[in-house]
Amino acid sequence: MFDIDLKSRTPIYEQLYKKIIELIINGILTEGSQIPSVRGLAKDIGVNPNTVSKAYAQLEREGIIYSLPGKGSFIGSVSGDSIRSCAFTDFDKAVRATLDSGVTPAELKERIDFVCATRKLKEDGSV
Amino acid sequence: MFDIDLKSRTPIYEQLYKKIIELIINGILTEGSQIPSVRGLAKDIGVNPNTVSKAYAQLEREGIIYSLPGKGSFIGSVSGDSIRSCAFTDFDKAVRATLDSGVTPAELKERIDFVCATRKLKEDGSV
DNA sequence: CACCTGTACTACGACGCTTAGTACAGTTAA
DNA sequence: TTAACTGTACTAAGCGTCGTAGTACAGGTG
Repeated sequence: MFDIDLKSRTPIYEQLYKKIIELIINGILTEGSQIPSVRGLAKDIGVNPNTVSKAYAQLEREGIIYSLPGKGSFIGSVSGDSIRSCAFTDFDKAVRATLDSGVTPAELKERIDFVCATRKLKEDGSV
Repeated sequence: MFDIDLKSRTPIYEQLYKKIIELIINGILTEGSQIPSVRGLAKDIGVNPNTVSKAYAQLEREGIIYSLPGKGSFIGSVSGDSIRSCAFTDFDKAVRATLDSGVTPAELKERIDFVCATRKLKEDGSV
């Protein structure tokens, strides 16, 4: 469920942060769902509890989860644009940067289809 | 011409790398154009020559520029998809990541319009 | 010859990510 | 109550990347 790439250049805590959001968007984690404990998840994926804690802290700061000392961490409000805007954060940045490079919005949309077409070749149907 | 943010979290050499590509796409730098010297540009933007050299080295590795020791560095072949694919590198990554989060391609295209609309409010008409 | 060009290399400091270890406070169930 | 869980906070250390500083070498130019 939490497939993290320990050797990636993107920080582990950031991967965890995005993974939780992904699981929420896909409806796997719903409002009120309890997520793994800091220590449990850390042991699971083989990282330090501090790293998991850092991801949870960021998620809580943005209202995506809430943590109760002694009880655990849970999914907060799923409605609204908070989740959505978090999912789009990196996308928005990339769009702005590419527009700065002189690429037109129409080209970006074409490119999305191109990326989709490229992806489908690699997928088996899982997820 | 080379407005670099020295305090950004994105490495300076990476900003320079993207800036050169941007200037090529916008037609400001054309095939055969000589670009600033390593030492000259470094002094210009107030960074170490090594940092500029690192950007140039990466650009040369990808065939975007060619460097002649003793003469200078020049824009290489502008045709083909090499420049284009470099400009789309980050965009493609972001698209894939966002698709992984469960967002649909249609939503991404909508989002592009949204980002464009948001940007226009901040622009004066230059570029 | 002097001065420019790119390239290569070492050494150092700054910063961020991660780990390790410890500690404290609240909850839960035996 | 006790034991085991929960989240949180803190310090210290290792490590890699980025950037700087300095030096050196080789080629081109006037």
